[in-house]
Amino acid sequence: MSDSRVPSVIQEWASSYPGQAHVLNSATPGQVGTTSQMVQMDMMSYSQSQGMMRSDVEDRVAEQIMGLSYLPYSTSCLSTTSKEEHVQLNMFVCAMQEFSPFLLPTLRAPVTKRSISKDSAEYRLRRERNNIAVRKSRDKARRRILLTQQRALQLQEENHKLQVRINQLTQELDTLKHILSQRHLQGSDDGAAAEPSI
Amino acid sequence: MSDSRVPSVIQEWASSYPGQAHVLNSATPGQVGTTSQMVQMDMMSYSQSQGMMRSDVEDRVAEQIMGLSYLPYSTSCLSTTSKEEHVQLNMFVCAMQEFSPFLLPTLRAPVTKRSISKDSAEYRLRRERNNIAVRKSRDKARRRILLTQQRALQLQEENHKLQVRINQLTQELDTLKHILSQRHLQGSDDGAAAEPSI
DNA sequence: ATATATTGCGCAATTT
DNA sequence: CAAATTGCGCAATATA
Repeated sequence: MSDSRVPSVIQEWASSYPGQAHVLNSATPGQVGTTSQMVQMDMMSYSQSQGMMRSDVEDRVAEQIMGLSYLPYSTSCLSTTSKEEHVQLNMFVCAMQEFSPFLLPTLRAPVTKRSISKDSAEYRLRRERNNIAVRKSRDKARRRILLTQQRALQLQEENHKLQVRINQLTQELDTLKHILSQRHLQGSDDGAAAEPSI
Repeated sequence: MSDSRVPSVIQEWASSYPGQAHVLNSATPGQVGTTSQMVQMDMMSYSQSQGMMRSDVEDRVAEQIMGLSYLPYSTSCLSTTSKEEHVQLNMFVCAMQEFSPFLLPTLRAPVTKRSISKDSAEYRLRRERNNIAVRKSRDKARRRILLTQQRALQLQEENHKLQVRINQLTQELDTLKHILSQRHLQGSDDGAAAEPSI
């Protein structure tokens, strides 16, 4: 249950280690026709073999690339979004981007405009930055939650103390009132109870 | 910031829709030697083309399958785990599992025992169940956090009221004490201040 | 040993 | 445009 990691302040920024080189071969050119075929093959094989379920995210991607939006957000009865399927579609999308000029020249522009190749260094840079931001944000959230819990406990404790104090004061007050009423009735022997010892 | 989804109770269980059939082609038999080659080919092509960075998770998977544990948990200087790489390794692992009897007969048992094919219906079933559990758990956490926040606010409010009450009582007490001291000195005019109107 | 619950993490969409 | 938030799925792990 408890977070057994290093202190958040350290951990939060310790995770800022640079993303590192990568040396991505940016879209090795050469086999165009063959690759586009491979892409289709891959898509079919995977989509068939794994059920081709899609998430809302993938819906939008597919929509962008093919103009298909056959399912509203979170209305799918088959929301079996696995990582594999996700990535498979991603791979397909990337390939489509690269070779869409040959396949769908008229639709290429809007497609290529929006999505960035998963192989690009730019993409990895963005991802790494976001990952860091996410870690940071979640650490912050964790700290916030912890603080709220501690504050609640602290308030509860203080509440109890205040309640005790109220009881003290009330009792003291009752005592004094009683004394006063007694004096009112009798009008004598003051000094004994003038200062309640409670 | 606010969760714009359906109420948690509904959402929590509305997501319990069954994972669905899939109709997986369970390891189409026939091409054994060729496929094992293809597996190796795939591994090399992907690992080479994308930098072959691995995550802690994939480390363990690879460790299981090949007995390699060349990197401690979260000590990698190249923590560029992309989804593609992950899945590619997964695919490789699955293939290895299927064909390891031919490649590594002695190591097969522990390997096949531990890891489950990503293509199996069993795997998808487990995943879907876990996804549901995760959603449920997170809804619960969200509710818990919200409740804690509300409780903190409530306690703070009550604290303030108690503080006010204490001030009232203290003042009242002071008044009574003052009256008593006055009486002690003078011993007259009781009824007027016997019941402070504060 | 199996099922569910919790947790850290990365991805993508969205927000700021 | 960059950073922050958020929902979500995966895998490891904890708990039951």
